[in-house]
Amino acid sequence: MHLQQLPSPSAVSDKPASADYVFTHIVAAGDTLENEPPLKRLSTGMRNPSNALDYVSAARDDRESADKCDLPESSQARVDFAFSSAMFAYSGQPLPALPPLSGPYMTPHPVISNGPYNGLSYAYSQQYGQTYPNTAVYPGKAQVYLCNRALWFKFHRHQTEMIVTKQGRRMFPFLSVSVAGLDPTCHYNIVVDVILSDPNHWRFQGGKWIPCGKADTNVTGNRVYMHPDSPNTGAHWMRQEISFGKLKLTNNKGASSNSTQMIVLQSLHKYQPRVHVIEINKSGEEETSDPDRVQTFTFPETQFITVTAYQNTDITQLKIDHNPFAKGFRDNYDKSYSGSDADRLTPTLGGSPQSQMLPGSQYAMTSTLFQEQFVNSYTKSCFPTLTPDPGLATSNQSQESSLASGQHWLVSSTAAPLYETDINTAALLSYATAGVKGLPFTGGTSTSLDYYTSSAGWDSQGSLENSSKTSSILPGWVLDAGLERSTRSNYMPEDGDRLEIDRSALGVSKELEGEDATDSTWTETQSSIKSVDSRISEEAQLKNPSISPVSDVQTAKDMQNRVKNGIKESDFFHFDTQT
DNA sequence: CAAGTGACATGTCATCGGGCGGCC
DNA sequence: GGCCGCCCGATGACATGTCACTTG
Repeated sequence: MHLQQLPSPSAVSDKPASADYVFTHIVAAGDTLENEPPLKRLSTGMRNPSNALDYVSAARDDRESADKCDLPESSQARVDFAFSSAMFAYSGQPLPALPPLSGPYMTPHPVISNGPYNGLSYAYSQQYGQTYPNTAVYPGKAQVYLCNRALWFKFHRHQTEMIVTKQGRRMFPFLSVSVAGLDPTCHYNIVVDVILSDPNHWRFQGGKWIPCGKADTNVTGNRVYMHPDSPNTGAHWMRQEISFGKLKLTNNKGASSNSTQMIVLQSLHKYQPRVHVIEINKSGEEETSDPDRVQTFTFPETQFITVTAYQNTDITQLKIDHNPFAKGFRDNYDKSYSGSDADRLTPTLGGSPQSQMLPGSQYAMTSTLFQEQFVNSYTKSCFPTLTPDPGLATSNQSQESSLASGQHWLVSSTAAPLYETDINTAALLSYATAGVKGLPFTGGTSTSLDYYTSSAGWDSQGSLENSSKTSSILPGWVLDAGLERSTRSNYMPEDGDRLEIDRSALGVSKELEGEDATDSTWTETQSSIKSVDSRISEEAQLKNPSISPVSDVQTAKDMQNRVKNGIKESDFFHFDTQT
């Protein structure tokens, strides 16, 4: 498995990847695009100020998560660092060659060669500092958004642990992503693999995870899990969340031969899952030899240590609290959750991966998950300000040394007067989280940003103060369907008054909030859904005759069902149907 | 002694079949 | 009356963390 060469911490330390840094450079990048002619509108969802509120809350929750971190400061730094980069979805890295993705999906454990994921995340953030030429949209460039990122963060700040058993154990949280930027008619495989994220063997001692010896990198076994819907069209993948809830982790090396559902890992090692989007050719085969057809996405917050029994009781409690299958272990379940299901912070009905994938029930999952993720965002009145440390290290050891020398990321709460500014920053960043899919790094230029920034869907007259900068650089993003819907329709605030306060703080009026700017789009599109899907199906069939178009027919049915259920297409990924 | 294994209690979820109502 | 679709409860498979025991 090849990993993209990333700048060393020292090489990039003069441009720390703090939220403010990213903010500044997004604006800078946007400025270069401001006067460019807009491309066709892809989605109108972001024009709705209430959406903006949701995204602000998302960002606030994320920052709060980092603020609440009770890890040692070195760990805190790691979380903050991941946070700052994770504000954006990650863009694919075309890989020159991917041994695990060809053939039998067997490989020795690779290790991220550039130290822990910090280097990765830093590199991602760094890319936002460049100026992007305004070029045409290339729908083949994928962008991936981690849907349940806030949940991952809750675990990540305690150092996520994943149980491995002989028979295989599901991951929790599991990977759930949204994809954008695919060619709706092309066929893709969506694949997850897991790689060692550092070269250490880990041990839990004194309430902390400490490196203990070298990792065993010679272990072989199935390292790759292909999504059961694969292969499928870009339209299919972009239409809904892609969940990997059935992915199982095992320490049984013999499991590779009899199960493609399981990934073989070693206990007490630190791993990093990755998502691969692989375009397949007309004969239905992956073209892993063509780097442009394989894109890899890494989410640092999904890193975990494998265990055979939980070590950190905080993790155990988080699992019990959030995994619906573990409800039986909630001692004070009746007391804690005596309210309605909607008041709960934990996923319930939608806990199964199926519920994420089935059109009818997918929102049960996204709603509960995103309730869970956003519910706390209204309970905090100020944000931490991320202060980057130029000397941030990328290994745990160096993090510790930097901590010892007083060099670490600082997290401080801002005073009330900064609130307004922070909201705008948070809003900007959260928009990026929700809509601006990451930028490809290869070649030093990007078309993805152009794709999103030039499509002019965001109403620059939006009610967010000081949003002119935002609107100039963040127009017409493809909205994450699950995010929007779950936050807008299913969010159940713990405290309605608090919500009101936050609305006013944002300058979002109730009238505007109730206004659904997507309706008009829906009206235009609604009647043509079937024909559009048919066209996609036909075109996909033409492009790839070896693959049955059944899924697309089913997709059309799904869409019709959604119409029946009153779900607007604009709640989903909206690709251009005018061409 | 730390790590791994398997049984266990509890809860979730998918599936199946019966009951019911609408339609031809 | 037959067919079909929908709803609902029963059931078994499966997922969960815990705990006692085994292993190295």
